[in-house]
Amino acid sequence: MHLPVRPGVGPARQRRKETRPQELLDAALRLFVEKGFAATRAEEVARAAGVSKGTLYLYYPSKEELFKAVVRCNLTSLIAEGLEILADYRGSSSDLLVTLMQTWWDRVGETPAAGIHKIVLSEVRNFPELAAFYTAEVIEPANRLFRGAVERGVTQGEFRPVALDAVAHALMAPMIFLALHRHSFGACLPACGSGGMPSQDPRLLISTHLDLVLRGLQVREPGAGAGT
Amino acid sequence: MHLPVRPGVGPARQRRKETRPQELLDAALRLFVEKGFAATRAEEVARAAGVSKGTLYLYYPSKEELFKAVVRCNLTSLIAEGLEILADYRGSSSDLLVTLMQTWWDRVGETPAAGIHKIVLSEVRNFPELAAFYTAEVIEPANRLFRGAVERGVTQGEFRPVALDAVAHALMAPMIFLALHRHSFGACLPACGSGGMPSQDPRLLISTHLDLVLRGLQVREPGAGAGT
Amino acid sequence: MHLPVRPGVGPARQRRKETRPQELLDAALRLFVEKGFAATRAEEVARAAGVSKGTLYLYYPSKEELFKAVVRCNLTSLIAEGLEILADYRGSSSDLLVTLMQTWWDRVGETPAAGIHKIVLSEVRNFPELAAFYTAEVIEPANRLFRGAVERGVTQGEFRPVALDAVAHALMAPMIFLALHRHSFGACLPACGSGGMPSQDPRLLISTHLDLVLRGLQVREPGAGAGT
Amino acid sequence: MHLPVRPGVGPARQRRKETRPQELLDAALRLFVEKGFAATRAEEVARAAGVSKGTLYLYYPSKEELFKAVVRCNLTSLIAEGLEILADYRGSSSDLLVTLMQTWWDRVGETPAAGIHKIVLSEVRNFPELAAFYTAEVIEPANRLFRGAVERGVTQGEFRPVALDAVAHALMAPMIFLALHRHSFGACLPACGSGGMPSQDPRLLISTHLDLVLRGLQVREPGAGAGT
DNA sequence: CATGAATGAGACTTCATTCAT
DNA sequence: TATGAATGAAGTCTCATTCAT
Repeated sequence: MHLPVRPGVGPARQRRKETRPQELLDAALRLFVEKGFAATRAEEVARAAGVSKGTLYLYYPSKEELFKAVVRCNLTSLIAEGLEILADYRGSSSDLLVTLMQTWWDRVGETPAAGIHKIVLSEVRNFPELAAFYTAEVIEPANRLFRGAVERGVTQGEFRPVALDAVAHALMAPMIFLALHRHSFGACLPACGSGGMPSQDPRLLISTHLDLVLRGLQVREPGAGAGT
Repeated sequence: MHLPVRPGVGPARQRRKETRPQELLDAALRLFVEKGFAATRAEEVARAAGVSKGTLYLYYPSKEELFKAVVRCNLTSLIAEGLEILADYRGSSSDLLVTLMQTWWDRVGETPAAGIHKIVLSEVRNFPELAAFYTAEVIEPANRLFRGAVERGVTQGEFRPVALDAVAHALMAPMIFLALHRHSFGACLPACGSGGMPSQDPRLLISTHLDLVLRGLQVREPGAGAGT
Repeated sequence: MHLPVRPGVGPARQRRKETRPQELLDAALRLFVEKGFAATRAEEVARAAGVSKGTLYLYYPSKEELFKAVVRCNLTSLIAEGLEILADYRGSSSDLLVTLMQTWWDRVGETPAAGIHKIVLSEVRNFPELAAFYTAEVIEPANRLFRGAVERGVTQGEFRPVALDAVAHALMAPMIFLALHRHSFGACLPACGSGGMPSQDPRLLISTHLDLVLRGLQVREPGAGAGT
Repeated sequence: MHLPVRPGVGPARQRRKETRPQELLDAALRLFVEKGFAATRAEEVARAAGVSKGTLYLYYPSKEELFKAVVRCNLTSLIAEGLEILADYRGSSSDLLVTLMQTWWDRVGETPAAGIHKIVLSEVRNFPELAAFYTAEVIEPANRLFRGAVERGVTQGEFRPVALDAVAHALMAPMIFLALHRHSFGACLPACGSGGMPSQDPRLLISTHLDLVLRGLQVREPGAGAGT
């Protein structure tokens, strides 16, 4: 629908069909986390990946598809990994939970991928199809994973019987919440690493959280109760 | 943000004039929470408040300023909630925490106020001046509140000695996280009220979470140990 | 989806909500005929009507809708007029055909509206819904009109019995064809007014055409035949 | 446009090289007729001809040049048609006209060649250099041909004295118009083969048209008059 | 004060054209 | 020669903001 007059010539032109998609995805993740989906311009992503606007559209047909690709690429593999850990684990369920949490933090919490949850949280209402996709691909599997680990502990008599979903939520929430804040407030007030608490060490936060919850899950000796 | 009501000025239309700013802020809050800052059009806000586009700009010089006013305005009520909750409590510290959590959920989590946390989280990086502001006025006080309650329990010998900040974080995170999700996924997938876990009751989630954490905080009888 | 930095101020701003649509339609008709639908930029139309790009979209939601409005505005009224002439006519059917043809030429052929057929002819295949729309709104009614006039002559014994559709086509085609060429070749080679024939008078063309066809339609006296 | 076939050069792939230009032109003609010049993408043409985008530009330096080559190339065949038809005819002038019309319809109207008339009509104003060219090479010769046939009839006393140009126009217009419509509406509304009139047989249209015009051209016996 | 027509910067997306391989 | 990845000018459309009424 347009009749260009004289297209540009352009300087260095490299061909890297193999690596381009990942480079674009990395740039997109970083910018989407930093500025949000809507406030990130397609051209910014392209420039950040070292290509021109047109090249971006060569690989992803729209900004929205690019976003979905970012989600898919960064989170799908992690789910499988976690489920493998769960299936193969031989130690105590307490140790399993520690391992799972630690792994999540190392592989997601400390990487830009942790910012994805912030973007999704911010944008789902404008992309209803994304809600179903992300729930099915990320939230539900993650939930199954943690629920499964807690259930294992209950079955083996290591943990009290508890509401599995609620415990899984209580386990994951502080960690995801921490990641959320590191990518919002944390990025503005450098001295403030956690959810508003200045200069906190995420490791301390996580280990304290785990210590707390694992104690709360322990089976008590008969006669030693602590009511709410 | 406070416009004293001059009594006896005129009829309905006149009275409207004095409530305009608040009506605009209410409409803006609702829409910003629902669609995000960028996806909300200035005209939509005006229409939702029952005025024309031009009128909006009579009260707020730009969409950005409107956004900041929304945050600032709802911030004061958020702070007020905190101060009210911080009543002089006399019971056990466990009961204090239960009360604080329950009150926060009823007064903030269930109300549109929780929505402003979502927008701030989504947009701070685009409005850095809000970060310090919001951290100092909302996040820190809330944190102090919960930290104080935990500290009270520790001091009185009711709780184990723990890392106060970390425990405060672990206490609040699942609840705020739940509130956050009710404004994102919760609005897309009706059957899914909690953080991705289908059909969960927030009350069950909160009580389970509290039960877990309070057990974890209890001082153990000698001889009953469960190491991490 | 965009965050403008500093919108322009703009010079003279006139408000003419009443006359704008027609001004835009006139400009659009002229440019579409001149350059074709695809090659005409929305902004060109706006500028030609003396308004900015945005104003065009205030009145017509898309370039395609603008085009359809052009068709509707310029041709719908003409159909009704023709049918009125047909219904009220009291003279001979030969005279009726002369009147209809003359009227069409004066009201369409000599005006920019004659160019519409050229645009539609060029663009229908890219706008399938336009085909149905234009056929139903313009082609079919026009056909009914001429077919009706011929049928009248046959019924009244003035014309021979003939294939009505085919005769209607033979009647209209040379005139529309002439209009087509005046807006294509005719606009490039000024000395060439008709379908490639230099310096022809459209009136002569039309009167010759009519003379020819009307003679061909006459009932012959018995015994005076002219075989093909 | 003529690439002599060097015999014994090589196998299939080699032979292809020599037919490339024609294959590209054929693909371009089809697509330009179908979608118009602007709406046809260079890559589409290349793919339709079985080559890559880059190869197209090896043969034609721009889309505009490709377009002009399409017109020029198909023009020569169009001219050839005319010359062939202009055979030395010996029968009556009525029969000559019937033969000319029938032949044109079979050799041009029914073939893709008619499509180039549609594109030229649609695009001349954007490519003015084609106007003189096409008029001189196609329109004028065709006009001369028909004018000559009519003149022959008049000279031989078979036809009334008439305005030759106008009659030639009236003769050709309905047929070309019909061909034009088959490439626009005809391709959208399958049931509608003619100029908007549903389900018409082109042969009936043409024979009715000829019958009408030939009767109109006949010399009348004295005493049998029918004024306009 | 209020309105809403008007503006134009700028967002997303397309595609003619180039050129390293 | 042939390819197709890469480019960037330009097109359509949106919407924050202005200002005459």
